[in-house]
Amino acid sequence: MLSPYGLEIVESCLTCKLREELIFCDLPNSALQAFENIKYATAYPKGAVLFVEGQSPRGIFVLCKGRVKMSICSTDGKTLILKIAEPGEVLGLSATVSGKPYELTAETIDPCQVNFVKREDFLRFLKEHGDACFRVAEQLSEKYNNACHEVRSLGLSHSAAEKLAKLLLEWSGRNGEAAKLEPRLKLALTHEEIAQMIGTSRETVTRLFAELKKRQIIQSKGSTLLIRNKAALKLMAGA
Amino acid sequence: MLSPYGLEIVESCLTCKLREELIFCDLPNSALQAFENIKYATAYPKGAVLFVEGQSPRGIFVLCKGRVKMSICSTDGKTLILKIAEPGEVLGLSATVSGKPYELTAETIDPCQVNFVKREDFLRFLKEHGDACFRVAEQLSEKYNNACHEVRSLGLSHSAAEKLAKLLLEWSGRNGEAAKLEPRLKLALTHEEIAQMIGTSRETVTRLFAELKKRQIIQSKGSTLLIRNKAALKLMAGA
DNA sequence: AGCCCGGTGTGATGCTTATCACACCGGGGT
DNA sequence: ACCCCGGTGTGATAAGCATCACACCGGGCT
Repeated sequence: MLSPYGLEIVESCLTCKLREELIFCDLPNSALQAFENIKYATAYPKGAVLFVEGQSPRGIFVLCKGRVKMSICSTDGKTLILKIAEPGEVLGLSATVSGKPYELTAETIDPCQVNFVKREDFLRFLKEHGDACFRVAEQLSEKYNNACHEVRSLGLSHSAAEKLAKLLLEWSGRNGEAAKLEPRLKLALTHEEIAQMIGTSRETVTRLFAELKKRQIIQSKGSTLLIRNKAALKLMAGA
Repeated sequence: MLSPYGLEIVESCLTCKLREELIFCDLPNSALQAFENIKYATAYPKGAVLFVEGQSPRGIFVLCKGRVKMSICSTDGKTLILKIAEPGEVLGLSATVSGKPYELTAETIDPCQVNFVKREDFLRFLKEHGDACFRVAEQLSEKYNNACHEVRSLGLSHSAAEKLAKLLLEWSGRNGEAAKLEPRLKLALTHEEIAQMIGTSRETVTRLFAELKKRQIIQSKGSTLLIRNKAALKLMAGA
């Protein structure tokens, strides 16, 4: 079956191949079946907005496929990207639990498959399934942990260079590239978006990349980036 | 009964006068009794460290009396205060749930009364009491929300003045001073600590206060601060 | 082919703020 | 009464970065 946006829809969480890793997926079958009954399988094109910061919470969005940009935005239009959500994450969870407005804006950057659950349904589900509730607490802890890292990065860094180095190192720690001496990574974001991730300006990011290349610390062909001197990067990151 | 630090200990959560407002306090009596059985009532002097960022989680600390400074710290000694915890808050919750290291350092700034619960005991308690588990999820959402505000303040502000104005307005919104035209508040922190709350230097805070006084926006006698021009402050805060 | 447009490279300029350096002040302790 | 010391005021200096302003480049469209 093909969705409108060329995605192959995973019809049921019971047969989902990602079950092992994902958050709600390794619950007892009874709970999973209950979840199955209240979720709506949906799909979104690239650039779709799942929810906007400040809206009162409609429910949760379980990301099954694709990536979603999670950001906050100031009154004067400046944007800060907190993270790029990957499959398995539950978006809008904290707002849905607490009833307060969504604290972030969620916008797809790929075609995405998403399971949506209405707030009332979800809260009832939690009351009835204690183990799911614990899973939610774990997931919230994860998010909190993440936010703390962001705070650390924004609040305790001395320079934009330091923050960029941290970001590159974090990215290089994905997909088993972590161990490699010269890890390779895909640059899936524009300079503008990277700037929004580290709270600086687009020009600064461009200049920093230029300097890193000049100093032979990184090297790029197309959208692939090769880290040639991990030690130097770590030094810049202040650790 | 008097504790070593001159605090009157609330012996049982069952008879705690703060029951209504506080997090674990309005649970069904059965759950409360179970909590009663696993908690250790403790007291700390001013300046005590409950836990340090990076330690693996021993358990949760329910703050009953006094205030606790929650902070992160960089390798080079720079400190950022995320919040001053008030009675009713559960400290170390996210780390205890997830099993990851404490992400913050908790240090008392008053003599404090604290209920400590060991991690294993607490996790078992959560499994057995679904309603408590939901309460934990709510509390974690609260913390996440808080962290998001911190991120917004640090990441989207243009100047230290903006952040200080935001902080003063937030403080002025406590104890029913919110509605007043010229709210009054107690300055319980040093310039150094305020600087650490908004991620700037001590000197900058001193200078900003001097400027606010010169511009007749605030006025201070002793440790009391009077906001004389709330509108101007709001303007500075960028809203 | 030519155009358009989002993304990128780069200089000049000025503001904000960190940092160092030092004076001052007031309260507690000896 | 003295000293000590944490907290506060204030100047000078320089670094870091935002901002504005443009040039350039490459891919998709017509």
